[in-house]
Amino acid sequence: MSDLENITLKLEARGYRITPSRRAVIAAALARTGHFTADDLVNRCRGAGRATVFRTIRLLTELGVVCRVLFEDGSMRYLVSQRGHHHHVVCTGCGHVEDLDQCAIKDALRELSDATGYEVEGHWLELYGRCAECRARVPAEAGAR
Amino acid sequence: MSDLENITLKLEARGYRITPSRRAVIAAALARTGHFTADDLVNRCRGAGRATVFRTIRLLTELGVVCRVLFEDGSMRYLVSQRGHHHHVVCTGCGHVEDLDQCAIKDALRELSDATGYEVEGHWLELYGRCAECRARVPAEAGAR
DNA sequence: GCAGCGTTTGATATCGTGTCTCACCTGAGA
DNA sequence: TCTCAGGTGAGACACGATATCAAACGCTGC
Repeated sequence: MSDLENITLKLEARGYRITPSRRAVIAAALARTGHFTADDLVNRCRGAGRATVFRTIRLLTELGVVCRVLFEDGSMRYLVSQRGHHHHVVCTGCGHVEDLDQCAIKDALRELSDATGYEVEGHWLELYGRCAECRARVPAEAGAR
Repeated sequence: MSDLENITLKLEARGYRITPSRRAVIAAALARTGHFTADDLVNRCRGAGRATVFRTIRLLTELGVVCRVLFEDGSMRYLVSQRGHHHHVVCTGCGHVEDLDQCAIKDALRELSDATGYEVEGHWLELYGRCAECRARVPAEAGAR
């Protein structure tokens, strides 16, 4: 089953209609191999309006099909990633975004809960670094930063 | 030495001039006990212009006097906090922001570096939960969320 | 005191991202 | 068919932030 069908089924299961506009937005999102901005999709879905693209993105975010990635410069982008709670490593060299298999900081969070008296219910974690390829290309300025 | 003097000295040390506008913005930021938006400061510094407030905030961010806090709804706010790298717990009840004493996920990051092949250079972590006070007030809806 | 010159300022325009509004359209079920 | 809730597109609006630019400021050397 293709990703597109997979996602439309999810939408239908929640009682949303599968319209041509929505299909177009989903297809455009799936066609992006990496991250994208909402405006990227607006430009690629000439048929669908701005509002529809934003609505569909929000829908997909709720569905867990698309997740938001915060970049180091503060900009927000999207990424197709059909998995539950997870985090990303963003390569500061090439901009590539890698999913992390699992939430690696569960233990740390438990400790923090105990230490602060807060009941930690959620968190946001983004990692920034350089992927193996970028490091090979520009062999790390000794101790820079 | 007051915080204001402390900060102006830091600015001077970097070669920035201490102007009345900058003093006003810094004073307004220090007067906020919790987090604030740039617009808060614009309203409180009637003398200083919008652009100047934004410029000064960015300056203070570079100086490590002010840090940015990402809220769960995606909005960005600022917080006076004269410490190095650290993180925050944001109370989803009252909005209070607590600094965490140290970066609690150093070990986890090292593991992630090894696992992904990325050289992790930076990260962004925000925690969301409910502070002891809020939990006392509204005694946790059993297993909600 | 004053000219020269780089820095800083404030007003305003512009941008980027996202939401809201509203008249119109669509398609699933009766 | 018909009905009508849900969906759509165009465009206005909101909001946070940056860019531009002429004018003012304030060091510095004379």
